[in-house]
Formats: sequence, C-alpha cells, structure tokens
Amino acid sequence: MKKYQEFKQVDYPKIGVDILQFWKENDIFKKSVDNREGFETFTFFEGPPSANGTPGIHHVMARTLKDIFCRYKTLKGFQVKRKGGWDTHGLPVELQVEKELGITKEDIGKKISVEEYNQKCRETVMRFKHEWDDLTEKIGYWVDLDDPYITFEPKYIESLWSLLRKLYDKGLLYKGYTIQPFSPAAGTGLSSHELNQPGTYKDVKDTSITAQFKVKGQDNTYILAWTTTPWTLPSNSALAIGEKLDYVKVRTFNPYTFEPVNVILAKARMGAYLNPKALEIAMSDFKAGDKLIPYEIIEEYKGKDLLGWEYEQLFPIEGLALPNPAFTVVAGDYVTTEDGTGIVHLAKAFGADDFRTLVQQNIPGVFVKDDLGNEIPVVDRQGKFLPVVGEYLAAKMKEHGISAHKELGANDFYVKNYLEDDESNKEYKNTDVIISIILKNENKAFKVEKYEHTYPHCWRTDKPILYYPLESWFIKTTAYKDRLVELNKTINWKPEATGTGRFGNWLENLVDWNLSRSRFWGTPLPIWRTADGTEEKCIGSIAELNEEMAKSISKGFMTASPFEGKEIDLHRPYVDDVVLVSPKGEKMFREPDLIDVWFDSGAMPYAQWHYPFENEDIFKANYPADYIAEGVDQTRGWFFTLHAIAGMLFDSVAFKNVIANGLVLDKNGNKMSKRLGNAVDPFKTLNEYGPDALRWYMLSNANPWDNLKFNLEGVAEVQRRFFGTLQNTYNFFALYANLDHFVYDPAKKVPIIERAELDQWIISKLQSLISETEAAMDNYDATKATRAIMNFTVDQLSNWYVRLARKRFWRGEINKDKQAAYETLYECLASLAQLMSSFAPFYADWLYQNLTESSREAGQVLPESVHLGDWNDADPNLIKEDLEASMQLAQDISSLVHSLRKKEKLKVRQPLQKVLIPVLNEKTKAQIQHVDDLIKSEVNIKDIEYIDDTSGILVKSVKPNFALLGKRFGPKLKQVSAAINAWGKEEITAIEKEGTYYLDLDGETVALTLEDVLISSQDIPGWSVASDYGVTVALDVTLTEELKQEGIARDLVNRIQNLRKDMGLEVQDKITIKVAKHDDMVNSALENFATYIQTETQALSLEVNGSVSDGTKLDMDDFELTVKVEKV
RNA sequence: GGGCUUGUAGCUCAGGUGGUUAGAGCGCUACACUGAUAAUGUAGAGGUCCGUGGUUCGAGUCCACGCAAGCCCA
Repeated sequence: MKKYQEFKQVDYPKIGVDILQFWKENDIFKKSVDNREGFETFTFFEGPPSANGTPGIHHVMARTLKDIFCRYKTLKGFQVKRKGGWDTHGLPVELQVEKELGITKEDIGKKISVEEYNQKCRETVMRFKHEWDDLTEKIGYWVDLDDPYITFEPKYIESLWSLLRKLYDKGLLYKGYTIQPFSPAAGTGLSSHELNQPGTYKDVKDTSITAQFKVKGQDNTYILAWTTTPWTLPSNSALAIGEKLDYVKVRTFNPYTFEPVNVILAKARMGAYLNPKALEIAMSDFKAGDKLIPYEIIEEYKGKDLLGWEYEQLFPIEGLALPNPAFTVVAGDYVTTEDGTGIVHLAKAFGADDFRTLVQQNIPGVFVKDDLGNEIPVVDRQGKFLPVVGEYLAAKMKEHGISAHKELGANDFYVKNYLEDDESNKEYKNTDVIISIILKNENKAFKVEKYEHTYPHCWRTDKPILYYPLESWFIKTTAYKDRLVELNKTINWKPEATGTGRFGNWLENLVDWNLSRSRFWGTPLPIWRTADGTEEKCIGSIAELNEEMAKSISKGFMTASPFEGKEIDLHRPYVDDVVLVSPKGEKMFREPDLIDVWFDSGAMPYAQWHYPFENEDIFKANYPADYIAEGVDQTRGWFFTLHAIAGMLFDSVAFKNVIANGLVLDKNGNKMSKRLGNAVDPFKTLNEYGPDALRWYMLSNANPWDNLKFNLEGVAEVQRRFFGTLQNTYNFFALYANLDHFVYDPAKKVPIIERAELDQWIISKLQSLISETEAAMDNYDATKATRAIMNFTVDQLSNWYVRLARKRFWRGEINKDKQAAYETLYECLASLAQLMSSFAPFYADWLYQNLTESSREAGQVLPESVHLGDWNDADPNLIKEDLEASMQLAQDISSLVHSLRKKEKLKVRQPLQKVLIPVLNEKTKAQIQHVDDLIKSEVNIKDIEYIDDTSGILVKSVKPNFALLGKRFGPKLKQVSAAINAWGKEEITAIEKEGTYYLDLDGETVALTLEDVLISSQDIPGWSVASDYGVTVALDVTLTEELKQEGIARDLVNRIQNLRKDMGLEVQDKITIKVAKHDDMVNSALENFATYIQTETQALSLEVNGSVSDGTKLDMDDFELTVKVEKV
C-alpha cells in the first residue's frame, strides 16, 4: 500500500517546478475553468503589461494579487475566465526604438520610413514576452497566455475605432485645443518628455511688469498683477486671487506718473512694493519725483471679498473687446504670496492654469477669427503678434515717441527674440520692453524690473518656448462628470480612500480627455477631414473603411486600397495613404493624430473580445468585471479610462471591486531601480525560495495597498516559520500514520462528537478559521486571510494541538482514540491545503497530493488537484465556544505555571503537588475543570485546587468600568472612580451580594451595579503567585520525598531516551536497562517507578545492581548514574 | 504648488465606533525541553505611539497646524 510520503528535507523551489509540470501535463488550469461551465461567472480583467522590458519583483506582487481571488472564486463555484493581454503602443516603445537606432523623432520619415520605424516598434514591444510568460507560469499566475489580446492587432484596433465612432456619434469627440509647450523656432509642440531633457531649463533675465488694472466703479483704484511675460498682457481676460489670502487697498502714488492711486495687492506682498520708511511721510507732503513714496492702508479684504470685481481691459484694442464675464476677479488655488502681488493675470491662450481656470469660470479669452472663421490667439505660430496688436503697438510707439533698434511695423513684433536681433545694440528693445514703456507712460504700470528666473527652452533650437494653444481631439468627459461620480460610488475600492480621495477628487475636477498624440506607433484616430475642416467622417469599422475607400477609388482620389493583396494593418503609414470622399465630393485626409494609449487599455473589456464585431455572448456574460487589480499609480490611467469609457458608452461601471496596490520598495524603503542596483531579480528569488513563500510573504507582510519594503529575510522567515512548521506537522502525521498503516477514509471516520475534547477543540478552531478566511477573501482582504491561516497553523495546530496530542500518536496499537487523533490531524491538514491554495498554490497542491495519494490508492475518488475541488464551508455546529474558552484558559494557566516554575527554578520534569486557582464564579470553575487534566499533564502538576469565597483566603480587588461609567458620569467620573478605588473587602462583598451599591456624590445618591465595576482576584498570601489574562495561579512548591523520586525517574527516562537516540534505535525497538546502585533516594525512585520507566523507554527489564560493567555515566544534574542500555 | 497615502519596540506589522498596564512575530538576552529535533517552549530587556496645539472626565485613536517619506498631478 502507498504510504504518506515522508520528507527529511523540503526543496521548496523544486515543489514549484514539479507542481507546475503536473499542472501542465494534466491541464489543471484549463480544467479549473472548464469544470465550471454553466456556473455563475466571476469576471476578472487583466490590465495589460508592456513586454518591452523585463518583469520585476513588483510584477510578482501585482500578478499574485490578481491570481488569488480568481482561484478563490473558482473554489467557491464560479467560472473565472482570465484572458491575458499585452499593451503594445505608446511612447516608451518609441523611445526605446529611437535609442537603439540612434535616431530622433526628426529622423522619422527622413532617415527611416514610418513603415520601417513602426515595424521596429512592433518587434521591440514583444521582445521580452518570453520572460513575462516564464515569470507568470513560475509564480503560478493562472491566466490564458495562449490567446491573449494584443493592442496592435487589427481586430483590437477595429474595436477601438467602433468605440470612438460611438463617442463621435454621441457628439462626445471634438477638436479643440490645449495649452502645450511649443517651439516657434522649430514650429512644433514639445512633449513633457522633451521638456525634461537636461539643459532645457535655463536661467534668463526677463522684463517683468506689475500692471495696474483699473477697477470699475471705484475712483482711481487699481488691482496690481505681476507677470514675467508682459507680451501676454494684451490677452488678459481675468485676474486670479487666493480665496483665503489677505489683501489690502493702499493709498499711494504711481512711481512713474506720480499720480495718486489706490492699489490692491496681497497684504503679505506689501514689502516688495512699498518702503516702510515712507510711512513717516504725510501724503500731502509728496511731490512728483520724490524717491520715497508715502502710502497708507485704507481697507483690508479676504480674497473671497474681491471675487467678481470688474475691471477695465488693460489694452483696449479695437477688435479684442470681450463680453461679460471677462475682466473680472476669480479664484485660483495656485495663487501664492511667494512672489508678485498675490494676484495673477490670466491669459487663456498662453497658460495651462489660465486656460483651465477660465474654462471652468466660463470666461472667454482674447482671440481673433482667421480666414476660415477659426479662433486663433493674437500671437501666431512664428511667435509674432498678429497685425491687430502690432498696429496698436506701433501706433503707441509713435504716440509716446518710443524708438527702437529698428523701425517696427505691424508685422514686426515678435514676443521673444526669434529673429536673432542683435541684443547688444544699445537701442535694442524687445516687445516686453516696449509694452512696459507704453504702460509706464499710461499710468498702467506700478513696477517694471528685470527678473531672473528659469524658463524652458527648445532642446533643438535653444530658443525659449511658448505655452501655446495647439489643436487636439478631446473626449468630452465633462459632459458625463456627474454620472461618472455617481457610478464610482458603487465601486468597492481597496483601500477605500483611493476611491473617494484620489479617484473621487479626480472625477470631481474632471477636464475633457485629451486624446491626441503626435506620434507614429499607436492607434490612429479614425477621422478624415476636408482641407477646410468643414466636412469630416469618423470611421467605425474595417468594413466601413473598405466601403469608403471603394468610393474614393471610383472617384479617382485613390488608385487602390493600401491593403490590396496583403494583410490589413490599421497603423500608419497605411491609413495616412487613405484619402476619402466627402459628401460634397471633396478630398478628405486623415487627422494625423494617434490616440492616447490609455484608450487602448481602457477599452480592453470590449476590444479583447473584438466586440461588437464578435463574441457578443461572451462579452455580455463577462461585463462588467467583478474584480481588477493594478498599481495605485494607475488611478488616473487604467482605472480612469476603464471607468470613463464604461460610463459614457455603456452607462455602467467597468469593475465592481478593485485593489489599488502600492509600490514594492527595497528593504530600506527606497525605490528599486536598476541604476541603483537595489532591484530584486524575481527569477533569482524564485530559484532560491520557490514561489509559495514569495507570494505568501508579499501578501501577509503588509496590506497590498501599502508600500511593501521588500526584504528577502522576510521571505526566509515566512518559509521557516509558516511553511516549515506546517511541513513539520505533516511529517509528524506521516511518520506515525505510516507506522500504523492509517489511511484516511471519510466513510469510516469517528464522529467528531465522539472524539477527544482536544480534537473537538481544534476542529472548532478550524471552523472559525474557515469562516474568517472566507469573510476576509469576500472582502478582498488577503492579508487578513493569510495571517489567520498562519496563526492557526503555528499557534493552535502545531504548538498546542500536536504538542498535547503527541503521546496519543506514539503509544500503543491503533484504537478508536488514536484513529480519531489521526483523522483530526488529517482533516486539519487537508483543510489547510484548501484554505492556503489560493495564496500558495504549488505547496498546497503538493500537500494535497501527499495527503490524498494513499486514499486514492485505496479506491477513494478525489479531485486530482486541490484547485479542482469545491470549497468546504465551515460547519457552525462544530464550533464549540465554551470549549474554546476552556482551552484558552488552559493555555493561559499553563503559561502562568511555566512562568512560576521558572521563577522558582523548578524544571517541568519535576512533578509538583498542586496549584491553586481562585475562581470568581462557577462558570469559570467549570470551564477550567473541563480541561484540568490537560493542564496537569502540560505543566506536570498532580492536582488543581479551586478556591472561592468560602475558602477565606481569596483577596479580591475592584476597578471602575470606565467605558460604562464614563458615559454616565462624564466630568464626575474622577470622583466616582476615586470612591470605587477606595473600596475594601466589605464594599466588594456588599455589591456582589446586593447587586447594587449606593454612592454619595455631592449629596446625590447614585446606584452602581455589578456591571459598573470589574472585580478580579488579586493575591493569595504566602503563595508563589502569578496573574495575567484575568487569571491568577498559585503554585505549591513543596517537594515531598515521593515527588523528588518521581522527578528522578523522569530525569532518568529522559536520559535513556537520549541514549536510545544516540544508539540509533528505531521508535519500536525494545531494550534492557541495567543501572548501578546509588543512594537511597535514587534506589527507591528506581524501585517505585520501575514500571513507569520501563513503559516510557520500551524496556523489557530494569535491573539495579551493585555495579554495571562498561556502562555509560549519565549526568543527572545533581549526581551521576551508571547505566547500561542494550538493544534486545 | 495641489490631491492622496504612510509614520506605533532595533526590524516587519496589529491596534471596530475614544476607556486608564499599547500588542504580535523576527532579532537580542537568559533559561527550559529533547521520539516533530537543522524543530520547540518560557521568561526578560526594549516605546516621547513623528511633532505642537486643541476637543474630552479620559486621546495611539477625534480636530487643526506642522515635519518626514512616498505616489499621482501641475
């Protein structure tokens, strides 16, 4: 017959390899899904990783987290399809290709064709797929790797196009503009990545102006706003203040015109504009030209008091006038008092903050219409003012007699020096300076000075960049803001704060989704437009594209489809070659943009199934997701795009439960990076520790949503403490089960109710563990579950149950009690295999195989893997609360006795007569009595004596029950508790007898009940006492002759057992013992406890002789004994 | 600059709705156990609960303001 396999040493990595092999050979993953055909679905969405880099240890975290709930739900009877996926587009791939080819974006289309470039991207992006698949398998992440979705495939892109078309049809896709870094010298926008190139930010000295904006309806009153880009002032359309900041109105004189003015600025900024020395000067003493300008505060405001104030346009240029609510004061959360005036000038076209604020406030910006009727800013793409401003400035120069290094006409006002004019020319004046002089002359400038700051420059031309509105396609997410917020409230976020905080706030401040990317490798925007932009078409499928191309071919705009005779590929450059026909018969060209890659991944619920073109049934059964998990850094990435698309197009959430996990840092809490060399190689770690300890460590050490300080020592600890203990427990079981030829058979098992108390107790504990694990997992809390399993295994099962039940396993022939012990331990181990299978899938299956092999051999029908079984629910009938309480007392009391023995230096092998335990009530007494045999044998004590009130030696103490009394008495609690603390025996007896005690409180009588106080036993005079956990124990330390003898006998047994072991005897071998005579005490001990010694050591005889030849001298601590042990 | 998270023993972490002696594991020290044995048990030392104010009879817990670290965004 098969035996339970025993293992001297466990090779955890090998278990990983072997079980993986077993799964592969027997298709276990596939079976775990197929088995549940027709069952309720549990849907999981895989957030696609990009395979253009090697996976790191943090991917083990993310993928484990994804895996465990899918496995758990499978056991619970759901069908869990898990389609893998790959994210293939986007900037990182492009950058990697450019680096490898040694080219820049400029070279695309010149040194390398778009076709070749994209081909290179396609090859690069899957370069490390093999490593990823390898890791995925090795860590036991069950996901379908054979049929993953890949975002660059035509079918996937077609689904994206159909979604975009739906948005387009709903009017949610529009062309607008956004403020982006722009290089007029190069004529191109710059990505944030390009802006982050070293050397782009330079220290420059610019002319800064504090301008005076005249307040309407108040005489001579001006709001001061500071800017380092005076050229944006003609485009001003609002001023921003900080609502919580303090502002003042100051009466003073303009330092250039010397006219009396009232100016408004932040109180904290007065020092930068006004000299306190001038406070001594009377306003009336001021004469034009004086250096010191007197001033006085005439009014103070909070920022919010200024909201809505109207002012006159600074540059009243014909054609640039604006209707209300332009030229008003608004709030901006970015306004500070660190520089400037605490009031910020806003120009919609030239600042991202400005743009956002003004859009939110519904305030128009300064724009003019071009020939096609489009709104354009007053600065063109060369960085030059349009004539409408140029003429005004030229006229003002003439009016104020301003001369410059050259004659400046309407078309000569560049906002920065983009013409390489000679700045060393003494007469050189840039546009900012000219504007400053005009404003000074017109009593509109309060201060003009050079200001040194850092400003970004184009990495290619070295010229300063402008923030400039560039055309972009947007999804009008703001139109659905309220619905998206509402839907979010139905999502179960782990942790909750990410949902309400980070994600919730993001939704509350939603702006339209900028979809455009000026790149080459990505999903093309399927919109074709006529050159004048009056006609456009959004293509929603390949079929539609073919249809439209056919029209175009027949019209002669195209000669043939670019896909003629080859596989369809919806990437650039092919789609760019497609020219379509407009309804009016005009040529339409594709908008050159690609779309944000986040749209790719956010659309995966649909595109992974090529919905709506195929698989409608699968899609419907698997939407929305029950569960997703990804890093918290994805909050505004994948989590948002999933949510936005689902909310806007399907009026649904995309996922019901989500875990946003934290980062994996190194053990010192630093970010891991290859550069710093502190990155942990997942493959190396797997080779060393195997997958299970790694997974278990990551889940149990900290909540997944907290950052994990990854420490290999932690993995080793989990392996030793948890897996090691479990393995020891299994080995213990296997060792004896095999000796007794025990095979677990549920049909023949001893009913739980007939088993020993200890058995019933651990079974009861096991039911609690099952419920606890279930509750934690249903709440997506894996850390709680793993910790509960670990505590049960180590503290309850191994360190208590096995320790106390040990003797039942090794003594005598198999009988009902022994069988019950085997069955109990087996059931615990088998349950643990299932409970831990989601977290440690390899080890759990291995344990399961070891446990079930002999049963299967005996003809029992069992699932071939722990992952193919059904969840075993907890049986509430098996939970014995009283028994658990009793056992808890046994554990606590044992612990106290141990500590007393230690204090009295009495080793456990020395039997003692008795302990005294004060009991305050019958219930506690009964609970202890229930387990007193256990306690006695555990701590080697003959007797337990209970003492209660009748004994006369019990001393009780009393404490107030603060929780209860606090609510009742509040501030008077101190008096009440002082009174209770002063109680003696009399008062305690009184309240115990009567149930009530009347207390005088400031002349008022209040009644205290037994509930209001906590009574505990305190001390037993004259005894060695220990007290904790609400229990007190006193130990009788007197050693009688008999106890001493028994101690000697036990010591001898111990020494002989050691000898047996040294001799290499098997457990069942018999021996004979010869002992040399010693003193009377020892001789009597040998005589009186002969039977005991023989039974314990399996000795057939015990002879005590005058001397023993070639015996072993045993060290018995206080004396030596010569003994000879021989095998029979 | 804004939003969010975290801060408890040397290390990793627990500490529903506030309740008086703040816990666990590891590590350290000492002792014990020895047929689970490259295992195990018991005890001990170790704390400014990040800081400062506040609310309260009472704050690790609630509030405000800071500090430090991290993520995302600008």
